Amino acid sequence: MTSTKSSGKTRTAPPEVRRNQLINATITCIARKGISGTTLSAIGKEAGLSLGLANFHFKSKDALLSETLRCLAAEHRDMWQRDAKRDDISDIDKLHSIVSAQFHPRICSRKKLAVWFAFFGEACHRKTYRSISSQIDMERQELCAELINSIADKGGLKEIDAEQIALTLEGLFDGAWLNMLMYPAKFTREEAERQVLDYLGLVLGSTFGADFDSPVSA
Amino acid sequence: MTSTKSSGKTRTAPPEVRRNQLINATITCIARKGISGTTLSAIGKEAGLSLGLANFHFKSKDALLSETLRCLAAEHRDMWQRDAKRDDISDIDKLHSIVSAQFHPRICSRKKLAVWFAFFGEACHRKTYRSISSQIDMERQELCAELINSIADKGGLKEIDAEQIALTLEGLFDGAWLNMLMYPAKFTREEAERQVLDYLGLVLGSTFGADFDSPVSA
DNA sequence: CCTCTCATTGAATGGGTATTCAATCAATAT
DNA sequence: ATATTGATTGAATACCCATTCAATGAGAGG
Repeated sequence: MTSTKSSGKTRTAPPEVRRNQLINATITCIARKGISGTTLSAIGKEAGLSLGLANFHFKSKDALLSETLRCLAAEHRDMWQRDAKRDDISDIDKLHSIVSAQFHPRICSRKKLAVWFAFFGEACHRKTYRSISSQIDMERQELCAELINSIADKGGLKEIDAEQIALTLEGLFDGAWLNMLMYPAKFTREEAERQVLDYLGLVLGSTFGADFDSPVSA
Repeated sequence: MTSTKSSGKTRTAPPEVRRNQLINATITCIARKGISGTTLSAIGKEAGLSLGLANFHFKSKDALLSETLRCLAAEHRDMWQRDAKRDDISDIDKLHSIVSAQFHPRICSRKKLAVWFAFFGEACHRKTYRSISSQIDMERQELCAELINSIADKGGLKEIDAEQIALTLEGLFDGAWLNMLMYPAKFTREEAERQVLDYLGLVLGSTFGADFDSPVSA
């Protein structure tokens, strides 16, 4: 997962291994050179494999790119889905889980952020990319709305539009990501996470308190 | 400015006219096909000019792209700068002006959003793009912080970290943009603007009230 | 061992595009 | 009119890259 070069012993390996190698190499290349600057031979070199393998294991460069995005999306989704499905933790904790997944080091490393935005940049004229990312976005947004609704109910808050808050949350997530990518010195993961938690504390009131260390605009 | 084709009478035109034509055509092409899919010959055709002109008026394709981004940035910046410099309007109105510039139809049409994010996608490995967009981002963010500070002061709010709020605001801006681009059905300009104003109303309290029609999470 | 299957390689192919530039054209100055 | 200057054109050039594929290699099953 971490290393992308095969220091392996065997010359041949099961397709799944090669596919992962190639996808990881693709992530590295896109982060380094952008999508337009990512060539199959660069991917091959990065993966320590030959030029033609990408077209063998994937049908085309396009398919490899889509698969790469799908992988990133799945990795992210899995992270909050695990908690969302449990019934032994509170809704507040589930919401916390979504937020912290968004800013988990594995998810929003500089490298992966670069790749996400490379895809976003192409998403508007590529239905495939758009549908991959919209799938997990919608899912998360709906879950957030439900959680917020239920948290507000328990807290006795009536005047709340959970849907609207969930939409704002989506905006905060993406905006924080972009800022972290563009201005890493000004925007760190920790600050971004606290920013979002502060916002939730603000709209959900004391119900959604400063559980850990999120001083409201200190 | 609107039309990109020259239905003009003269065959030759002053460089500035041609440069604008080419830049507009570039915006159209990028919005349609992304940066990687934008070729000089497509730009020429869109502008109604010949293939070689782009390289004559700009030094290279790269320079044309940078100039295009610079234009977009300047157009956006001018919109709030005008109000920011006046001393006959309140700080609250200046903040309003920044927000409404962000969501002005001329600034965040689908077409231009597509172009912005095309550039963001490349920004991480292109110092030129990054520095163009960071320049106006920083400027706006600092102005916002000042305004928020001063608004809070006048409103007697002490517990406020204007810097932090300005950063969150940046996040909301960018996040709203991305969502408007990706999910235009779910995120409209008006809703995004209200979202941001609601947030400001929330952190700045009644000081920054529902001036127009921004019901706090109705 | 011997096949047979499948993974792997990288040279060759074909299509595409930024860039160059010599030729052409229009306006302005002389 | 003519010359001069600068804009405009598009064919030619040179490069880059996705994709193909014939040849090769390694392992599995007999």
